[in-house]
Formats: sequence, C-alpha cells, structure tokens
Amino acid sequence: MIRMFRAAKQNRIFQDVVEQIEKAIVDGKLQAGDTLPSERDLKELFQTSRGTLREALRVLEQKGLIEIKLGVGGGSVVKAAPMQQVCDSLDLLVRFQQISLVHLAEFREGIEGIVAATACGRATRRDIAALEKLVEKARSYVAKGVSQSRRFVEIDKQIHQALARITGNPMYIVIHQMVHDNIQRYYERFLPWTEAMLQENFDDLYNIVAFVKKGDAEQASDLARRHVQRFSEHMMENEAGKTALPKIFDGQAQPSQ
Amino acid sequence: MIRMFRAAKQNRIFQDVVEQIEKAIVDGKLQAGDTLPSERDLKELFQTSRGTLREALRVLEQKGLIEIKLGVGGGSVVKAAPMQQVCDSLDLLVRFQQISLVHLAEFREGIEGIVAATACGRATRRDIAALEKLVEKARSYVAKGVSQSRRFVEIDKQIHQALARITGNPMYIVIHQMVHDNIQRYYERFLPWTEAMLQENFDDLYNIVAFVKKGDAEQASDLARRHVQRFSEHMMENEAGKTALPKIFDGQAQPSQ
DNA sequence: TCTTTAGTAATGGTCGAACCATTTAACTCC
DNA sequence: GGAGTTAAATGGTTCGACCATTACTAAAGA
Repeated sequence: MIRMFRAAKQNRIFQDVVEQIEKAIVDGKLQAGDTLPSERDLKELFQTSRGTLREALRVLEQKGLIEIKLGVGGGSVVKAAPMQQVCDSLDLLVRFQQISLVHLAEFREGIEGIVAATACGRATRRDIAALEKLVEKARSYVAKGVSQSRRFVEIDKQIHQALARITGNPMYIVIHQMVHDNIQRYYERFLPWTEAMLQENFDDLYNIVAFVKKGDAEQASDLARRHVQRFSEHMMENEAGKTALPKIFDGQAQPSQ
Repeated sequence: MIRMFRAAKQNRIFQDVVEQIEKAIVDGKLQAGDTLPSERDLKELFQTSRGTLREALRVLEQKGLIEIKLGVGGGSVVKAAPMQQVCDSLDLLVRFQQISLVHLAEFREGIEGIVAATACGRATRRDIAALEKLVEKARSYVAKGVSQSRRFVEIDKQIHQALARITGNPMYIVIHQMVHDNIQRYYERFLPWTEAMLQENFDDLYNIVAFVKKGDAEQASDLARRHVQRFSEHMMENEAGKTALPKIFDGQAQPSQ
C-alpha cells in the first residue's frame, strides 16, 4: 500500500520534466549514447525556464540516467544501465553507520557462498581457463611478498567478480561489487598484510577455483564463506582494527524503521 | 582502482555544496529531523547563487538525504537513513530490463535461504511469538479465500521482514525489502491467486516458522528457498505471465560491463 | 602540403533580481 | 472564542546576462 502511490507534488515542473525524459529512456525511445538537445532547446520543448530544466537534468544525472558533457557538442548523453546507482545508494546507507563491518562481512559471506555454488553449475571451459589465468597471476604476486599485496588484492577482486559474472545473474554482480568495495575500504585501512595471510588467501582462491572446476558446489561454497570469515578473524586479532574503530564492531545495531 | 577516485569536476560549484552538506549529515553534525537554513540563507553561507544552491538541494533530495517542504516554516529537512533510494535505484535497473524476473527470483531465493538459516540461531522467544501471531493472522485470511489474498500477501511480507529483522543484520533487511518490493510488482500484475496457491503458501510460512522455532537451520533454509521457487513455477505455468512479459523471462541477459 | 595557432561559436555553469504559489501565524472582526 | 483575513516566510519559476570549456575552422607559418 505504501509503495502503490507516489507523492503527488505536481506543482513541481522539473519533476514532470524528469518523468517525461525518464519514461522516454526506460521505454527505449531514447537509447544509450543518444544525445539530448541542448538546454536552450530543451527549455523551449518543455516550455519552461532554463533553471527549472537544469534542476530536472540534475535529478536525471543523479539517477544515473544521463551524463553531462561540457563544451560545444556537449550536452546530456543517455547512459547505459544505471548499475552504479545501486552501489552508491547502498554506500550511503553504510556510511550512515546503519550498517557496520560485521554486518557487511556476514552478508558478504552469504553472497560469496551462493555465488561460488551457483558458478559451479554454470562455468564454461572458457570461464575456468580465465579463472585459472587469474589465479596464476595471483600466485606471481604472492611470490613477490607483501610489497605486491595491492596487486594481489586487485586480482583477488577480479576473481570474485569473475565468479559473480559466471553466474549470469546481474544481481550477484552488482550486489557483490557493492559489498566488496565497501568492505575493502575498511581492510585497506586497518588490515596490514603479512606473508602468511597472503599465502593463506592465495590458497583459498586456488582451491575455490579448483572446486568450481570440479563442479563441487558444496565445497566451493563452504570455502568461499570461510575465505571471507578469515578476514574478519584477522581484523579481530589485529590491534589497529580493534582499537581504531570500535564502533564498527559493535554488532547488532538496529536499523531505523 | 576505478572506484578509488571520484571525478574531479571541481568546476561544478553545486557539487561542492552537495558534498559539504552530505558530509555534515553522514558525520552526524546534521541529524535526522534537523532543518537546514532557508535557500536564501544557504546561498549566503555558501557564497553562491540561489539557482546553483537549488541544484545542490535537488541532488540531495534525489539521494534521499533531505526532504523539502513548502511554505513558511518549510525548508530542507534531513531525512533518516535513505533506504528507499536503494529500492528505487534497483527499480530503475529492473525497468531497464538489465535485470529480469528470473534474476530477481534466483537472487531472492538465496537471500531468503540465508535469512531463514541465520534467523534460526538468533530468534528469541519473543521473536517466535511474534512470528506465530503473524502466521495465525495469515491463516485467518487464507480461510476467507482469494478475496483476502491482498491481505495475505501483506502478512506474507511481514513474516519475511520479521525474519530478516531477527537476523539483526540490516543488510538483510534492506536487500530483502528491495528485492521483495520489486518482485512483488510483477506477481501482482501477472499472478492471479487461486485457493490452492494460498493454502500452499500458507503451509510454507507455517512450516518455515516451525523450523525456525525448532532451530533447524537446514530445513528452514531449504523450505524458504522452495517457497520462493514456487512463485516462479506458478509464473511459468501462468499464461498471462508467459505471454504478457516474455522479455522478463529471457534469462541470462549479460550486464553491460 | 602539413602543422601550428588563433579565433569563433556552441554549450554547460553561474549569477542576480524579480515574481508566483503555498503555507503558517498573527490579527481582526463578529 | 471562533471564523475569516492579512501578512510574511519560504520554496518554485522565470528571465537575462555573463563566464568557462570545448570542438571546429580558418589563417599563419614551416
């Protein structure tokens, strides 16, 4: 009932402009890459002022539907699917401290588990080959020690993203990316890498890929979850992690209804 | 690397205003319910024009951070956690047909499974009592037949939300709500209820709660997943669902990277 | 002829002042 | 004391002007 009707602030002209353009995009009348007329032309099309029109464009830009370029030949370009917006909106919620690191980590555990299990049944030979190539890359960085930990983390992310992509379900891709990015921000700040951790994590990746290759969903899923858990455990062991951000670890914070 | 730096369009003044206000809100210097100064005051605080300031307010409003009220005593009021925005952004993605119903349903399956399993270990006696109360409410609506299916669906949602809340992890709550709302919109349009379906779904709910009460995570999880699957199956069987929206069911659409 | 450079026009970004529409609160009148 | 009226504050809109950036073009120079 709550979401059946939208606010009826029809006095707001820019809102009407937003809805018209949004509808045109969603209906496919405006395709990604298309350029809208200039602000001065649009203001005449919509019979409004430039200020009001610009407020509408601001909203569309924020929604991720258009991108605005400067200079001659610039203007409003229709963007592809606004996937980034989903991430950003959740980003904001996390920064609101409504969601702590333990919450994120627990959630990621579940997601990684499902992704790994789902990927098991859907990975093609090419997928496996790509995964193994990434694993080899990771191995080379691990061999070079903690100085290359940044590169290793990058490959680690790519492997997880590849798994999400293999599922063929964009929901996993977008949700995974969002959680990973948010959680990684904490790890970068409070979790210094050691040789042992690097090796341990590489082994996880290697084995996860191996299980996916074998098609062993249960083991792949379990290991993927364990893989995420290890980070939380290291964070707990780490002095910086415990002392610097106690709030992050306070757990069961209730969300505001 | 991609998400480490933000676009450096510092020529855009309104962006700077957005960031300053957003930071103040996220840092807690501005609490939910606080009212910002009037546009005419803000424009002086930020040393900018009213038009530019309004563009900033438009962005903040779109982000769900503020709500704007008219008339004397009106102005920009800081809102609580912008949970609705997460739903809206996904809604847009779905309408972009980047995410189909099968994608949503599969994802929801995983989430409901994890939520049910996690809730098993965390439900207090009060939680169980509240769940059972909801189940009894659902039973009464089922008894009244399809005429009360709308009410039943509402209770169904409340039960799932209650389970998500029991986990104590706000990630589950917000993600669940986002997926549920989006998916329910399809079901409402293309899935007419029958007596048998009502009964079947009630039985699911009854048993899920029973398993949670027993603390049987595995069975609760399996049944919760099965519960979601049933909807997809009914959608498949249903002529309206198959013919009205074939595109929704085309499955493996690849996201634009 | 090719390259460099200066110029020019289109376009988004900003500014200021004015007016309109809505809402609240105070005030007047009965 | 209640109902209607008025006034002021505030967001919404409009207009006109100017600035900053950019791509294209033509002129100048090698």
